[in-house]
Amino acid sequence: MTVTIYDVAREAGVSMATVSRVVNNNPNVKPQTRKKVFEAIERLGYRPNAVARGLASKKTTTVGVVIPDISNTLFADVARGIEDIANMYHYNIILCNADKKKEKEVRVINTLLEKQVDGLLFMGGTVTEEHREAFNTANVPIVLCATSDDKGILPEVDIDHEAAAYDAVNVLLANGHRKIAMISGTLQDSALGFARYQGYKRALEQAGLTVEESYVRAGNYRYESGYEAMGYFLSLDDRPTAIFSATDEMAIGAIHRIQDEGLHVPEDFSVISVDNSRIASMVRPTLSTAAQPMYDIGAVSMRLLTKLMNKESVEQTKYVLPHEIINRKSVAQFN
Amino acid sequence: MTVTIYDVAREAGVSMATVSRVVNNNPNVKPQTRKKVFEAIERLGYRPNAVARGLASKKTTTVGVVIPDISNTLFADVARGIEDIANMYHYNIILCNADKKKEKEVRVINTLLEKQVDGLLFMGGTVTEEHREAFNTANVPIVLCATSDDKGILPEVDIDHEAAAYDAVNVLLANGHRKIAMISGTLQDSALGFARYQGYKRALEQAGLTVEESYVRAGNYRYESGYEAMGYFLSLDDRPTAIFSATDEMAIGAIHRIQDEGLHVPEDFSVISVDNSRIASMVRPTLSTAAQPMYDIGAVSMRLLTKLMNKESVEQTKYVLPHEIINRKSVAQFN
DNA sequence: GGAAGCGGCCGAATCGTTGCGAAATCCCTT
DNA sequence: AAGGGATTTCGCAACGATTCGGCCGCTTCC
Repeated sequence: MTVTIYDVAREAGVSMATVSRVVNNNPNVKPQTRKKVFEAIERLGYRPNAVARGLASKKTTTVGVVIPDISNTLFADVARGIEDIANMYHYNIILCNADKKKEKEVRVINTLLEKQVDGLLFMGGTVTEEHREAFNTANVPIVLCATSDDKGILPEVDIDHEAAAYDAVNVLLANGHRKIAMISGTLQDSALGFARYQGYKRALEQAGLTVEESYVRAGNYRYESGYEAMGYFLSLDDRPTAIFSATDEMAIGAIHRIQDEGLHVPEDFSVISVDNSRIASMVRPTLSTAAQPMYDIGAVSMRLLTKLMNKESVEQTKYVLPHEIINRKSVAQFN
Repeated sequence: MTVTIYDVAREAGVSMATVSRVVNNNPNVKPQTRKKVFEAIERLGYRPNAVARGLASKKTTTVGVVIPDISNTLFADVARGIEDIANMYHYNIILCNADKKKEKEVRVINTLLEKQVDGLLFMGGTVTEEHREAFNTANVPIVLCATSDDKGILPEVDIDHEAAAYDAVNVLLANGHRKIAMISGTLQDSALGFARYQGYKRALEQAGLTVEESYVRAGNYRYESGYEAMGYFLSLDDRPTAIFSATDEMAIGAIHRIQDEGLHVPEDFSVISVDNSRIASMVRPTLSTAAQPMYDIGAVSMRLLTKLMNKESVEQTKYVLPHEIINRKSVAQFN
């Protein structure tokens, strides 16, 4: 039924080894033989079996990527960066969605390893002990992507969430705001949650302000939770004048809540967030944010992984990519 | 270095065959032996090699999915549906982004086939002759997902784009609009482009209207092109009163253009589109659309594929999933 | 008491490549 | 014409599992 390398060898009148060499572009084969083999391949419609090749060569030219949520555009952007570079180096990607569940993350890491991926890119909120356990049994390189590990053993590429938050809040401060509320993520989430809160806190404290309990509201990163959190701030007797949101989506939710109450952004409230997803510029007023280079995070981490897989020496295994403040229309001078 | 089934066999004092049986949950093994084997596995930290297994069993429990653009939330939603069902049936997914390039689509189909996937889910604008050629050499089931093939040989699941457009335009008509412009996709694109245009045309004609050349403007599905197209309509002497957009993003672009000119939606212009992506409800006014059940498209097509892979008899190989008109705030009565 | 049936296990072939040592061939040089 | 170093090519043993025919030992039945 299926045509194998053996069939091609017979058809072309050479040995399997020779066919293998032409298929793999090994230079040690006479042009004339090469031609004969190619013709036989064409005639028979031979398609090399990557599974058998993987078994024999102990390489699959496949890397596993675990992604927390594929329908989140930020992660999707990272995935694009990964894809592009993987492609460039002729790797395929097995993309596994982990639904932000630790248990599922560990499971997919293991099945990926069973499938003998040549490397692993892990993207997920936090690295726990169970993750490390799974990682330890791997004998292929692993890089953390938009994820950091306190233990700091694994290679990683990320942005400095704390600094991004700090810079964003400083924009508000620079515009004269003093009553700055934050819509945070859950504080257990080390990157999006805790680190961004820390940046907020540092900026405030450096300005001689203290963080008010009632000015911090945790959301779940989604639009609705931003909408809801803003409702809470609006209900306060002493309303803030500016909002710092841990994500774009929540910021947009907040803006709409403000508008739905008949108030205006940025006239009545300034809003800034961190992320800079596509929607940030697809909303009115356009949203000022601390932009994360998601695509680059994916690209850089994949590039790092290719080096590791190729056993090249790498000068550096931690990358923190620069964020950038994008000033659009959601922030105004406070008066 | 790596521990194989052979090591486990020796450690447990049984044959490889027996180890294989316990790993694969074959009932023909005494509980006591099973226990011995499990202990040996545990002790050695054995992890089955899926590549070797794939070679021996000619099954990889992996399905390939080709996706036109992973950072498009619509496709990402489809992917989630696929993922969930695949998971349920213990398949893994190799997700390949094809950048909407035909050439790349064909290439990834072939590498997926080389990797011996057990089935293929193809999502892409159009099926060309080259696609068919690649599909023909496959000896695994293939299903088209949110993609249709005029030839109609392959199993497919999709929505009725023409009818969705027709229904959306009828909402406008029902509200008294007579001057209805369309922001279309490229007409070469059979699904998003051509079919939706046809629906627009049919609705108009049925209402005794004719489609005006100057009322149809092609975009590239993105926000900016909607913004630009609306600029054109605004420049017309005889402006339309309602806009039908082939995608949400372009519709939002149009709305913002209207707003940026100091006009209002839905007071001055009604806008409706088809898709219902997440942003449709994250924008003001919220966008009325003909909703496509993207998640379901993914889920249904994956389910169909599992049946096909399992050689179950399927009663039906074409599914057109129902769309639904979601009335939000972007459409108003014309007066 | 022997044949038949059966659960449980073993041995060995097999899947389709790669990779390596050795053999064959080629091209110069002397 | 023979020797010698490159090039090419061959043959075959891996790679790590599955799978299937068959064997072993035990029960069951007549």
